[in-house]
Amino acid sequence: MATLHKPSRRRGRPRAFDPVDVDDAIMATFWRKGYGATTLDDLCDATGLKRPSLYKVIGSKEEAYLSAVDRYLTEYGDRYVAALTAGGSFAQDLTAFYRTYVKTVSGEYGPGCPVGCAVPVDTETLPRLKEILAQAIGKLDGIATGRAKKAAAAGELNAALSAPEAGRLIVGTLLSLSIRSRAGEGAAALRRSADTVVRLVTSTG
Amino acid sequence: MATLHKPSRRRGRPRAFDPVDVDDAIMATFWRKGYGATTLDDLCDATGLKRPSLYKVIGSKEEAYLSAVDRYLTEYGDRYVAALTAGGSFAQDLTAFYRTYVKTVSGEYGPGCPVGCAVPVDTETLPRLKEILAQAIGKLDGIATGRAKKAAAAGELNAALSAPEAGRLIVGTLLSLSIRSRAGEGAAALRRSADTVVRLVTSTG
DNA sequence: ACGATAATGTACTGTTCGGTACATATTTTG
DNA sequence: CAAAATATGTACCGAACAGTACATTATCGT
Repeated sequence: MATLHKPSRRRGRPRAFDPVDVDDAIMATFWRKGYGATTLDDLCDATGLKRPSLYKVIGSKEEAYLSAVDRYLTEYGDRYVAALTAGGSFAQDLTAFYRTYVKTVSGEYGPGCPVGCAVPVDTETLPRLKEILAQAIGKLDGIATGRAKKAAAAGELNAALSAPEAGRLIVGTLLSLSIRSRAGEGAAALRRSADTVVRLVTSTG
Repeated sequence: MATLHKPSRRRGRPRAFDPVDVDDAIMATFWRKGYGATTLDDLCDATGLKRPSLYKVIGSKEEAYLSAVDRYLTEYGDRYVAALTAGGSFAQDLTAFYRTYVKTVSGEYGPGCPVGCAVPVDTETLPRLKEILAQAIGKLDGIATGRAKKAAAAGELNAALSAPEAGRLIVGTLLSLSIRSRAGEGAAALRRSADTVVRLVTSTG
């Protein structure tokens, strides 16, 4: 049989950039400035690409933003979910959940997170974002509610709270941390807010 | 003595609009779309003014936005504060606080509120907003903490919470409602989240 | 009524926006 | 090496942007 050519190499001139790095840079730029305030020049500066090359990657500014949001949700959102469902005690999982989030929103891309700070205002410009936002929050509410239900079965949930109430409180607190981060609060202050809610939700006294 | 002329009438051609209505329309427009996505044409459409007349009112787009945020904070923020410090029981005041807020963010100008949804992302474009946001949240934290302290003295605060912890939880919940509103949640859902926190914070069982 | 004053509407400015045409450069295929 | 294929950089496009000049219109003071 004929030689098995690796189809890796494409025909023409090879790319001079790593698409993953480019996607990262795009996400980071939108992360801070949202859709409206980010210009194509911002994206060129952040990626080092010239406009024609950039456009081959992104298609359009709108597609780029939707991709960046999706990338955030799958890359970071899933980490939060993983921490929350890691299988430790309720208090441990919740603490890890918030710790992961605080580290992210206080990190290099922040302050704040796209879903908490940028997407809400961009829903008015890109209506599709409204459903994406609703779905992201709803999904997290559901997962947090599920985790609370499991905790209730284990006697780890504050008896004053139903599982859905706990779920919405847990997620609402997360969202508030994003705004507080944008207001300049440091990781320590955010952790304090989170710890209060963890203590309250897991209080079985 | 000479007749007391009312100095109300100014010299030249009188204005054909009510400045208060114009300020309202400007605030409403920024409220939904934030700074970046709002254009001067949007403001013209909303106010019915042509650009030269509009500019005599606003000075510049940036000044207009900062004024609109300030207007929101004094006009609406003060209402929330008034409800929180109305002098009823802790649970009553908290409930009124959230009811007022939910009515606002679910009302004609919304969904959401400027400080919760628009300002956070605009901080990257207008750095002065960062301090305004920090100050607004800090002030509310302080007032909520003060209210919680008073509640503690009256035996109305959950003993598991310090007053500052309660204050930050109360305000954080408020902020989360703004985002949830933008995600499409109705007033009833928002009230449920609020009621959960009220019950938790005032639980003295 | 007449001049001073102030607001209005039209129509424009230069700039920046998102997006692209086109010529050039670099690779693979034959 | 030549031809096809793909990426790159320059340089541009029409549209939309924030902001304004200027002539016009309406009111006040005298």
